Amino acid sequence: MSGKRSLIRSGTTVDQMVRAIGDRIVTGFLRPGEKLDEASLATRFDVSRTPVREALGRLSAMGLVERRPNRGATVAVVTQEHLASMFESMAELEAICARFSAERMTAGERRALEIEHQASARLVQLGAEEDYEYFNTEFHTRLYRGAHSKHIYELTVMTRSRLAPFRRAQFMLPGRLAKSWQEHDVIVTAIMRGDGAAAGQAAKDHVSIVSEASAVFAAVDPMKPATVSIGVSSYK
Amino acid sequence: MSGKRSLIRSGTTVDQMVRAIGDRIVTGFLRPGEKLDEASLATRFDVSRTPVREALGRLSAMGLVERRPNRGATVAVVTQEHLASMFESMAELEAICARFSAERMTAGERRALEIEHQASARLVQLGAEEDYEYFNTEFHTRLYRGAHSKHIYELTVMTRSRLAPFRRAQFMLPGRLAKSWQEHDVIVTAIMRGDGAAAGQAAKDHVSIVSEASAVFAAVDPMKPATVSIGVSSYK
DNA sequence: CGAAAGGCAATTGCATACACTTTTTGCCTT
DNA sequence: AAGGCAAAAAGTGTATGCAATTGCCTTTCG
Repeated sequence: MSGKRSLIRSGTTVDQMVRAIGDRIVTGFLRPGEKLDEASLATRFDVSRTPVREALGRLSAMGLVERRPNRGATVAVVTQEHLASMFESMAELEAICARFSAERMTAGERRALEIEHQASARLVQLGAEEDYEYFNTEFHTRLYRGAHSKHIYELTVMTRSRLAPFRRAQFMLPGRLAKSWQEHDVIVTAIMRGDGAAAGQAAKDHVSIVSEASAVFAAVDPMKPATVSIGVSSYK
Repeated sequence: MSGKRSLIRSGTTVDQMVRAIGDRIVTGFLRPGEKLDEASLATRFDVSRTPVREALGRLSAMGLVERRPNRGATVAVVTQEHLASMFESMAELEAICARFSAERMTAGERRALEIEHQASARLVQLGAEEDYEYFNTEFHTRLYRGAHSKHIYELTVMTRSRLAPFRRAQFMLPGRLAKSWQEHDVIVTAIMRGDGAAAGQAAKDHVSIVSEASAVFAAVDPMKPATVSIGVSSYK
């Protein structure tokens, strides 16, 4: 089995597998609770079982798959409680990042944040959800970086990636785009005037609002994936 | 190579390797920056390279080792900045846990916390540092659990484990034991009266104090491990 | 007819073999 | 003598084969 490696991007084989499998989980192509057979994945992607195993290990560390000794791997099933816990953590982490950003961002970082934020206003008017999504991610990443704390950055990004599978349902509530921008605006304003407490509170509220909104779409029994997966909008 | 597996505890082989290598890193037997040769480790522990590789992967995910593609693994080198960042994160996380504990702990949890805390007072009088260390860990773990948020618990425990290698230097400052107990007392008191803000602030201060004290023992060039490893006292 | 025990198929875990990348070393050229 | 290039050695990445554990199915006994 030494044929061409299909369709995937560069990097070591394991990296490709992590991306490939991870994408399929994040995009819901692989459903929570679904069994991940090593041999099947190996033939599916035209590699041997070894990189598949290593990829599953990494995905397990990321929290995307669950692994039990001698019992194989399954797509991680997230209970409603755990999901709420992750959103809650996300809110706290974002609050910390925003607070630190307000206190520590350099002049350049503040300027860049403001410029990007203002630029995204146009996208709201246009209703360009796709593009706004990109700016939204950028915006939050700027907050994480602005905290100037590598470890908090790692924790935050990790938590965000764990929440990624539940950000699929992009059928956003009407008017959410504009509301999101306004919430961002509160955060930016607080950061610009160096008000850490206000920035933190605003960021926490920003995430919490989405979290609550998402709670409406309740958890579905993940062992019956035929019906529908958990629907949670991203925190825009 | 099918001889007996030496000295290590139960669990799958990879688990044993993770513990074995991880312990050697945490205890300083393997120094930061030291190269971890797969073949050497394999023969050293009388297993094949496969479980060694998987163990290194897990340790990498834990942040204990660093891995670069095609260039092997080394014991993670933690810069002074990153160390400070981790302590800072730890303070924030502990603050969150304490705040949530104050708001969410059940009556039973509060009682258990108080009882344990009062019991440890005796250890302070005796100057039993070893035993106090154990209670100290227990105490903090209670706070993490009391937050009733699985994800925050995970983040906190993870961060604590990452800081573990730097908690070795147990030459605690004189009087630190009593001071630590008093700081714990402030936290407990706040929690008992359900004052989340006060509990969070007290917990943050508690960690910060140790963090600042530890900053005195500055980082030593980790590439010259002959001298001395980074000395940081644990947050008692 | 139901339940428990034993065997069989399937799948994971570990070992070994092979391929490719990186690094070192030694020779040749300048 | 110094620098660079090339070849070999060392080490990581991947593939494959074998052993062991698990879960299911069958069979047998109560």
